[in-house]
Amino acid sequence: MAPTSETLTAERILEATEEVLRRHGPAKATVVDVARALGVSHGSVYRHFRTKAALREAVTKRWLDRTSEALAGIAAGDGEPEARLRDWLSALFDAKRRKAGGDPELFATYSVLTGENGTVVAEHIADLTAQLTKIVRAGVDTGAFTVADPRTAARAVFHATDRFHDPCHAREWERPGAQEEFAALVDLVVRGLRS
Amino acid sequence: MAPTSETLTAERILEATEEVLRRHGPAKATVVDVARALGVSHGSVYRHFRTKAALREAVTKRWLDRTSEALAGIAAGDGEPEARLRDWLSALFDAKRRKAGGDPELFATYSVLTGENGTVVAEHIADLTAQLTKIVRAGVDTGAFTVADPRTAARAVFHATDRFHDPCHAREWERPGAQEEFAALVDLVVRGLRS
DNA sequence: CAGCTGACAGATTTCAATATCTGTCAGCTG
DNA sequence: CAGCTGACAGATATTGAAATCTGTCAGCTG
Repeated sequence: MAPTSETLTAERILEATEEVLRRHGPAKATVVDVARALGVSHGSVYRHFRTKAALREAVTKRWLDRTSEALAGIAAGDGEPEARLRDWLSALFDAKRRKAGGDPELFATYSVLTGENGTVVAEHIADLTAQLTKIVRAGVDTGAFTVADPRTAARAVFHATDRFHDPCHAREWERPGAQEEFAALVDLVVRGLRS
Repeated sequence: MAPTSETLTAERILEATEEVLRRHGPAKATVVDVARALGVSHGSVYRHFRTKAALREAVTKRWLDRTSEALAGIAAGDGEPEARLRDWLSALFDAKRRKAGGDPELFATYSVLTGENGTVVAEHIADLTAQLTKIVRAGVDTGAFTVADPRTAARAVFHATDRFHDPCHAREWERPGAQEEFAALVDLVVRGLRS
């Protein structure tokens, strides 16, 4: 029954929870299931996470943080700001589309989780727009971009591309022409930032 | 029982259906309810609409057409294209926000209906982007805008502003700062179109 | 005889009884 | 004694039987 008899740690519980969510979906994944997967009683899980909601929130955060980290590398790069911006937006869209298309059920599961955890999502979005702000500011510094306020402009760029990263539009990402529509949108946005 | 004893017409059925949807919501509105509201048997309703889905679709179309018509006036105007574009986008956002904020339940009802009727919604969107294309083309003609292809650019503008007209973002329209975020986005988009 | 009715079959929804889950905690165990 | 267990109360979800709804159509009605 005990898959591994190592110490019960928050990390192991999170891994087990992801697995249970993957198998059962967001509606049927229970704390009892997670405990069973770990070969412990559900009381033990509550020692590490006060509530089921807190556990789900932690899983959501982990998942979002993985995306943030992948993109942070691009934002921190040292190429031309305009190219960096295009790369960053493409990477975000590609990552989302790959997740949504590759395992639709898992993506739906995480869409439910993000819907439940507005605070964590807000932090994630704040993180992403901070990355964008860094790129926009770099563009202003090199003279490639001209904007009144980099922070505001970065948020506008993020909002302009909502359709290509917000889960509520996932259905449209696989449609023929989506890539072209994305390219046209990025062109429009980049032109809007240029000096 | 009979509210009016005029002939039973598709139009009267649609009005009654809107009323039933307003009262009962999308989940509980039945064809029997609509018939009862009209003082006829539900068989009579099926004489005018083949299925419940067709009835709901017709209601959805009516609702969307009202928005289209209001905007068509702006798109067909004769002011500066840039100002017309700003007016049009503001009118769309204002209309949506007013509907969502003014009667959230009714808006939720129509969100369900639009979710059910992808084809009608696609036509509505095609209509709106055609209006936008007209404005963009006018801008190209006056030399205010420079774009490779007005149709593509118009779609990009529509997609860029998705966050401020797509029902799945309705929750965010009433948040403080939404108006400023909208203004920043429109500025970005307009700059992207300019010559 | 055009248009409406109401009974009907099959599909869907409701509702209440039953089962399961969440979160707590006193006590066990190593 | 730190960490885990398992029984428990209240909350939530499942289930299946009963009620309602959808869509059809033979026949009524004006």
